[in-house]
Amino acid sequence: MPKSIIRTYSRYSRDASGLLGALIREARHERKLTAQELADRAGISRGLLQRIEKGNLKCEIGAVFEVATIVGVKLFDAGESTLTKYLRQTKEKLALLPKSVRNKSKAVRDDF
Amino acid sequence: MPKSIIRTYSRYSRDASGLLGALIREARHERKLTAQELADRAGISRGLLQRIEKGNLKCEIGAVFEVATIVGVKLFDAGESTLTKYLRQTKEKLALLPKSVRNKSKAVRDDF
DNA sequence: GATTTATGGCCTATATACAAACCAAAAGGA
DNA sequence: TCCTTTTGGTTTGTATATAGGCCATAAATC
Repeated sequence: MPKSIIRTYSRYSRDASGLLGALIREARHERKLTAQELADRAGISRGLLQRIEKGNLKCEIGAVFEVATIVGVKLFDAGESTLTKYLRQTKEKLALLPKSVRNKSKAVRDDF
Repeated sequence: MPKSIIRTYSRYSRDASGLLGALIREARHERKLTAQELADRAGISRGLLQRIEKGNLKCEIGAVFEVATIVGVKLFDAGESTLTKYLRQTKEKLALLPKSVRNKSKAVRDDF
């Protein structure tokens, strides 16, 4: 039972989401698509697209990625081929790493 | 009323989300954080973090971005300073652009 | 080996994101 | 100007994502 999910977001997250929404809106305008048309293509409602373009952080990431893909906003600044390749490499790398993490030293690095 | 929200996602979206989740998991291991610790820091439940690391597309983008920020996975392959700068530039650019889009030609570009 | 911890997978209740339908105002083309 | 279309902001009903448990298994330290 979600007690009251009042979530606080960092400035970076807010900026990132706002930027992504702005990029999507810009790309939609460049492609001469109306909000309704893009929403239909993505299989979402026009209201959800509006919230995405406004950088609302409570939208599901699948809808955001889908819209971004349709209008050509690339995530991670990488093409699909390199993306899938990187994904494979990362999963292979993860397979070799220990599956669980244990705190050897209680000190936690916060220097980032 | 959401009739039955059976959403279909493109391969690119699925790969992107899977990659992001894998990167988050990798970064969490590098920082020697347990899933519970990272979830606490992000203010989310451990179950949600598991779904994020698995690349589940139905998670809210705010939680994903927050976790990524905490473990140091940069979105858009850009630092915070350049990101905010780009965001400002984009919004300024949008302010100059027409606010609505109208189909001058019914033809829609699909070549991407 | 034993012990401790991390992880993954359930389950239930509830907050909420979503779709769909509105309406008003703004913007673009006539 | 008028007319059309797009956009923004509601409201409402409902599907569902989430938190918070629990438990079994895996993994790490002893």
